[in-house]
Amino acid sequence: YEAIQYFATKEKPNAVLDLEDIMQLLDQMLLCKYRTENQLADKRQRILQAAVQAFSEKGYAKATIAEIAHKAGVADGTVYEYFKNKEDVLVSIAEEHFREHLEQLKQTFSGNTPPKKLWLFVLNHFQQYLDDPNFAVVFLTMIQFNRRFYQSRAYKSQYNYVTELEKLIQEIINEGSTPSINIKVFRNMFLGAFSHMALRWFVIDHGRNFDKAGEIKEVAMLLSDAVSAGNRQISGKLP
Amino acid sequence: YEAIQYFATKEKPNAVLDLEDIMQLLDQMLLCKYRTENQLADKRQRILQAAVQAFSEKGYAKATIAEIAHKAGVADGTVYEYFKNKEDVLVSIAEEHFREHLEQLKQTFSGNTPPKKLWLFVLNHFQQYLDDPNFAVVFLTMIQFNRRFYQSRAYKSQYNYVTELEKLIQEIINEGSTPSINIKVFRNMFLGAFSHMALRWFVIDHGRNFDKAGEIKEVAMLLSDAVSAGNRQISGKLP
Amino acid sequence: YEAIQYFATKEKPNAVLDLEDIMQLLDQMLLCKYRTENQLADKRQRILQAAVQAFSEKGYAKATIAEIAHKAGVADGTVYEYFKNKEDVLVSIAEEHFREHLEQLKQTFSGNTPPKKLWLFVLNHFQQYLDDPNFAVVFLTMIQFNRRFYQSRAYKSQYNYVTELEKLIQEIINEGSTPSINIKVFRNMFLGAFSHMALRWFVIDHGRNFDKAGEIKEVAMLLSDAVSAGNRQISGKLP
Amino acid sequence: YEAIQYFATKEKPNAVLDLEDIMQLLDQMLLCKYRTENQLADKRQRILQAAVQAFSEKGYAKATIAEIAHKAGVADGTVYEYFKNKEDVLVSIAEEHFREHLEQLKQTFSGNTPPKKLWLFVLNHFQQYLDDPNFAVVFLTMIQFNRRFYQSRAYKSQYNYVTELEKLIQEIINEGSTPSINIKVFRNMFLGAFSHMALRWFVIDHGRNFDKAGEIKEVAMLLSDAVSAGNRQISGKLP
DNA sequence: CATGAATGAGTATTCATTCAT
DNA sequence: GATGAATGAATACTCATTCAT
Repeated sequence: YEAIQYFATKEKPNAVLDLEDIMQLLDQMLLCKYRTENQLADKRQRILQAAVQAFSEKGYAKATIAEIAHKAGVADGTVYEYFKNKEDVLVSIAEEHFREHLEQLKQTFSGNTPPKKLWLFVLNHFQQYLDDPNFAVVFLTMIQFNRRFYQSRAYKSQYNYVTELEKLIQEIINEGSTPSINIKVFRNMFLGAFSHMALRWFVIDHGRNFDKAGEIKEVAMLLSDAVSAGNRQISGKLP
Repeated sequence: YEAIQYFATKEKPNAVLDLEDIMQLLDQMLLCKYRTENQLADKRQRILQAAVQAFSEKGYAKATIAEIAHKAGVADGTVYEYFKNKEDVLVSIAEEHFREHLEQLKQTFSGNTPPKKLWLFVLNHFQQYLDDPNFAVVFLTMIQFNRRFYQSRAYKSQYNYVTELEKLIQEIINEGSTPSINIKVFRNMFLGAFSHMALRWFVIDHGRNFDKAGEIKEVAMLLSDAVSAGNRQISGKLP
Repeated sequence: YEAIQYFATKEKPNAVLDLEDIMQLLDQMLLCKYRTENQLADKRQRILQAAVQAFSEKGYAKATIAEIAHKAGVADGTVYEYFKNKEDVLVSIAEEHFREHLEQLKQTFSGNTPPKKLWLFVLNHFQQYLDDPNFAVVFLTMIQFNRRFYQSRAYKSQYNYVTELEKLIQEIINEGSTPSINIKVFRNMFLGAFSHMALRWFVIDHGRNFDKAGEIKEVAMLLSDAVSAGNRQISGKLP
Repeated sequence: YEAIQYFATKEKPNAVLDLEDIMQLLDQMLLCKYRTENQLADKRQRILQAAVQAFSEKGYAKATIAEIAHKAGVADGTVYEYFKNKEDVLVSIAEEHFREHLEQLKQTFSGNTPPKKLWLFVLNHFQQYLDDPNFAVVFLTMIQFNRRFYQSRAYKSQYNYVTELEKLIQEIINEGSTPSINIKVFRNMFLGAFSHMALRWFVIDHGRNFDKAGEIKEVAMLLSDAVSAGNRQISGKLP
């Protein structure tokens, strides 16, 4: 499992959280990882899964409803029983994903300190894309730049997710000594940097083998350094 | 001019390049800024300009060749005299843009030290999007995520552009004391962070007024801190 | 009540039937007017009523079975328990209507002379459309021009209705002195004229207020004049 | 030619216009009758002709654009070069028809007295439907009851046509002694009666052979009697 | 080079109808 | 009888692309 390889190479970051901590976080993650794998779930789920695959393979415009329906094992018309139209299928992919993802995330949060929670967030963020590269491609290339996504109800679930990140940073700032860091700028850097990495992994150089774990580590370090640099120590922690 | 406002508020970054330096760089930039403004240039140019506008307004799929041709003041068929097909129009936008942009950039480079050149690069990078938000939208949302772009000859010109950035960082590393920084990771952070900011400016919250200059400054600082943190000074400079 | 207004302004036609006669006829009509108002009759009735409304509002093609079923408070599938298909619903509207209408008509006929019966027929003919403009629209624009209507069993009930009119005219001719009038031509003029008036009332200038009673009177006069002109007196009466 | 048969059986109506007059009118009509029969006229014409046929055969809903295009010998897309959409094709049929028809009518009017002009109008009115039963069916069953027709620009040309009839009646009234006749009521009777006759000819009993000429004569007589009855002589003429 | 009329392949969407419950 | 989820056939319309002029 790719994620395993990643965590295996993960060193103690900044000497703040020691290895046991990390392993413990890791355990928490893995516990929740095996989602409702009952593939033959309800038709709605099957359609969404089929759509992720189809969109990822051919792009939004070239993937057809007929193809999605076929992959999902339903009739064309059935797609319209569950979704208003093709675009609704697209944005619903994100809605479902982030709702589910945030739910799981919050379970792993219980009983952890803010810095640990931030680490969990970061790890999970990478994880979600590594787990499902098709979703990564669909979200990064078709959904996040689609203006209608931001007008749809689906946006709410992604908004909640991002807000959770901001809340974490705020918590850390409050209890620490990093008054000057701009939360939104940091958030943009974090999300933007990762998007760009994933862009290369899954789109540009798709197929080539990257040391994804290594890159993730580097970025994490860089970000960590950024927030803690110039005597602006986030209570000695990261990222 | 937005850019002016930005530079006006720009402080001396990291006390390495003093204000005079910056102003001088600025002058260089502005000198080359007025591109071939002979609007009614050749038909090819007019088509590309029309396409940028049309794609930005309606998206790639919904913008039609007929509309682009009309905006450009040519007949539908004429578009096919200059471009192979619609997708070729799209990627040619990037080709033309980065070729031109890099050309100008190199002119401003002459006689400057690597750190200054890096600064010029960064400033120009922001500048190119602020100058032409339509291009920003088209490149960031339609071109960079289009797999065919990376197979087209158009990719070469963007590749050259990005390579220039990497070369600069390398030069600085060579003459400095930052042996450990991963160039590609830094590059991804820089490009990714900016993409994400631009995404919010031009797509998600399009229309709202942002303190773009302020955000740029913050990001530059954060990146600068990142590379110079932990005693890893990039020759003590930026970004 | 529109009909009241109409009859109130109705003068003695051709000085043949005096006012008392008319009022008496009117009374007879009103007696039978309140049809089976047990609105929540059987499902079949509810479906037909819903269909009349839906067809009238949106036209046959755009009205959907789902909508009709919803209006009728039944499930989609239930419609098919009572009707073979959508077209069957349409023509059944006419079947039901004319069967019921003729039934009532015959009740009012009992004990009246042919000329009085003809008057009753004419009055009732107008009345049925004024009472239910939705039916008027559906029959005049969707059913009467539908070739399949004339192949369906539903046609029989309308045929019976029209035949009744022809029988009346024949009776009058037989007992009178109008040997030359062509029954079918007269019938066509009568039905056609009224259809055209109703077309304007309910379709073309729908919503505008017409002096419907006045127009009816004029047409009745014109027709009456027509048949009695040139010394061809239909026993001196109408219409 | 059906029309010939009709005129052959036509007697002197009401002894007002003598046979010579009628024959003369007839000659005028026939002169203009052979319309632009250059079948391969422009594509627009071909499409309209194909549409009339297709709509008449299968009805508006069941006739497909593909079928119309095929009949017209053009590609599907070409239909949309000339018409906005399917409904536009439908209403354009009426627009074109009445524009052309009125044009021809006016040519035959020159130098005739109002009563003669009214006769010409009536004859031509019947003629246009007898000449092109497909148009008759399409107009009577699909266009005249389509609310959108009355909102389309196509309505204007039919409006002009009907207005011409009203103007004629008014002229006759003005110079005659028929102050009490209601023009619009008469118009409705005339148009309605004919529509109903045509309904039977072309829709209900389609295929059966009618004595159309005889029916037309009867109707004309009846209408003529109607307006001239009760001492209300339209200067002794008709109808 | 330029044109723009003509093309026709390609697809999202609708909705009458069915049938397992 | 009653349901309503599932079906899938059917089609108007778009628009990138071509080519005769």
